[in-house]
Amino acid sequence: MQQLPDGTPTLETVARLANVSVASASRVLNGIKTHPETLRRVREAAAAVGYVPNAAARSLRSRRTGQIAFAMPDVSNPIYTAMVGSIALVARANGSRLILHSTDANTGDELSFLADLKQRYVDGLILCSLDFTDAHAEAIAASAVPVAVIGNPTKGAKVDTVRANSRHGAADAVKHLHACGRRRIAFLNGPERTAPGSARKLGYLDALRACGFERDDSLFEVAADFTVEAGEEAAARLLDRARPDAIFCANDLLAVGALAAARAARLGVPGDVALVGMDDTTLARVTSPTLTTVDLGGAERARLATELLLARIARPGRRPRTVAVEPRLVVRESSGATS
Amino acid sequence: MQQLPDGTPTLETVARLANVSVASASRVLNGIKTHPETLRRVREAAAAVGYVPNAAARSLRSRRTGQIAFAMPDVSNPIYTAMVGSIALVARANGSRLILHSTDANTGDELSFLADLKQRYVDGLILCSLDFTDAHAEAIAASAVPVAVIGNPTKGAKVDTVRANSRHGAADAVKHLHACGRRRIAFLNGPERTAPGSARKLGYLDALRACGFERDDSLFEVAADFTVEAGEEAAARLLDRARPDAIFCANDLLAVGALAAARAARLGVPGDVALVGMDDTTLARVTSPTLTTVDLGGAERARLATELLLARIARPGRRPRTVAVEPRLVVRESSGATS
DNA sequence: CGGACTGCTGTAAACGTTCTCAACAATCGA
DNA sequence: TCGATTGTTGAGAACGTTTACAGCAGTCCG
Repeated sequence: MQQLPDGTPTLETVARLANVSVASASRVLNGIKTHPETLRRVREAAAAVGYVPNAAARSLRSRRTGQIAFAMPDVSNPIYTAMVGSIALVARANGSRLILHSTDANTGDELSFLADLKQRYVDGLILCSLDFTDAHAEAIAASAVPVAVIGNPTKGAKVDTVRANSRHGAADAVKHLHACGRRRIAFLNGPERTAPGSARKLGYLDALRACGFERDDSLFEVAADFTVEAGEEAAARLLDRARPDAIFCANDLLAVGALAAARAARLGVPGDVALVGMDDTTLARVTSPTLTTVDLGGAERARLATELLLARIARPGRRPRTVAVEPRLVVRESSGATS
Repeated sequence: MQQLPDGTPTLETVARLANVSVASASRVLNGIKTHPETLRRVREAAAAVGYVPNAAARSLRSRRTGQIAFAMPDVSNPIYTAMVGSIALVARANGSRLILHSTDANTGDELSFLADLKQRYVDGLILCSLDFTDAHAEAIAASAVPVAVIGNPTKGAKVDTVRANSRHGAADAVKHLHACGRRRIAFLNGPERTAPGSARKLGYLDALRACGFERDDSLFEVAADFTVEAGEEAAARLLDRARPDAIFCANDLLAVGALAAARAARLGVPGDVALVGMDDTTLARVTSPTLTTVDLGGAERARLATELLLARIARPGRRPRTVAVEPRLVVRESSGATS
């Protein structure tokens, strides 16, 4: 009836002031054609009281929230913050808000987050998972809102997907090291049961074959995690054990860790040991030596995923699409390229 | 009435199945005491249909969204992602979702974001602004929801605030360089009209005085932005012009830029020129040499701000509080400390 | 001049919750 | 046996929108 105790103006406040019905007020504010006179009156009234529509009421009625969510494994990995930036850009152009969720790469958390979508506080989700299981596929199929995946869904999952070709990327990195004259090329991987872990391992093996190397398991090391600390530890073991002349690291954080380990072992980079990372994060430009790395197109993938998601939200019937982004080797100092 | 075409179960679906009223169903699901038998029936019905309450309806009615927002200048600066991580943690423990907004340090954007809060899609906002104006103070006073500020509000603004003492921090950094034997200590600042810019400059001047130095304007350089690129450019100018034996940089990104500039100028760090940054971001641990820096307690400040915000949301009448976090010098390699 | 349009408008019914209130049954004390 | 008390329930009114529908002027055509 009257002004709310709260003081926040509602559509009714505006309508009352403009001497029209709430319906008319609503129409004006949604740009539906009305008599110029009503239009003017409503506009003025709205401006006078500083009316802003209530998001909850609007979404309750229209079944749209204007929000999308991004669920990622780890806020502190710069590759994901790059993705966040990219998503935020597209979302904003679309007039959507962005909700962030960090899953700590925990499958259980990812699944319960998917279940939570039933609350419909969001119009769609971009899910970046390191380890996509059948349970994910089911949860997504049963999900209340559209989901776009960045990563590698299980075969046959009907989801909009953006994938990187990290197997190729890994192979390129190793071939590059070979071309730089390295002959004992080690591989510092992250957890192998993750999708990136297994794909990158395959790429490494592909390249070994292509270069005519024997497989040597002593050149193989696995870090507990895709982090700098784990990378440093694992690299230390590796350097101590196998004396490689190059290390291909499964991501930039591991590479930064390896750099520290090499320094601790008084090995020159790239002199004694060359290093290649993966992801082309902002870190790669600030280390010394700067880091040769493989750009898997993180920002680009995030952008594409967002666009796929928005397209599906607009047209839910749409056939799921999969797009791939090709890797690109970025040569900097750490690989000791002669050029 | 019947199952929605949508298929999503509502409270009515549950009530119908359990043979009770929606009111009873609601009570059960909100943990209000009911007859054990109804409780059981409702629980079972809810589980059977996989009921999840609708967020929009719930917030419309209860005037709570369970969401808080964080507005920050720049997603790609690791100090802010550290804050995001910290906020996400507290928010999650509180059962709140986190909305992210990047303002590009643009005052207009910050203000329009504040105005948007009238939509009430969020229970509160944590605002991190580099340049807090009177307009901000007004907008916050008129805001629809509580706001907590990380930074330096204008005097007299009645807002929950968490501030860093970056003036002290800056002075500590410079004194440290002096203690390391440096005598031509330059200052690489970011834009001076920002709060951090001006505070850090004051701190630098404080320290000069304390160490008994003359003020020398040639040791003074301002980068266009708090970024690596701007830092590198400005540092190059500085090194070329003034030959300092140390540079105190107003944040870690600038310091990383300075490191690159020094390298380009074939100056050893810390041998020829010592470097100190500010913020103690993750970057500081990965550069080579590792970066001496001043920890302004970013994560801690973010945590405190979130707690202040949540407390105010719970009790809006509460008197605004200001808490400060003291800086802490973190000595690493780049300052050439002899110890 | 009557009927069929056209152009706007207001009434009222959703959307899915929460919560006040009154109704009702059962228990108790006198 | 009756009134008061307690415990539990359902009807229904919010919350602030959007939108289907009907109504009511005018205009146009035959």
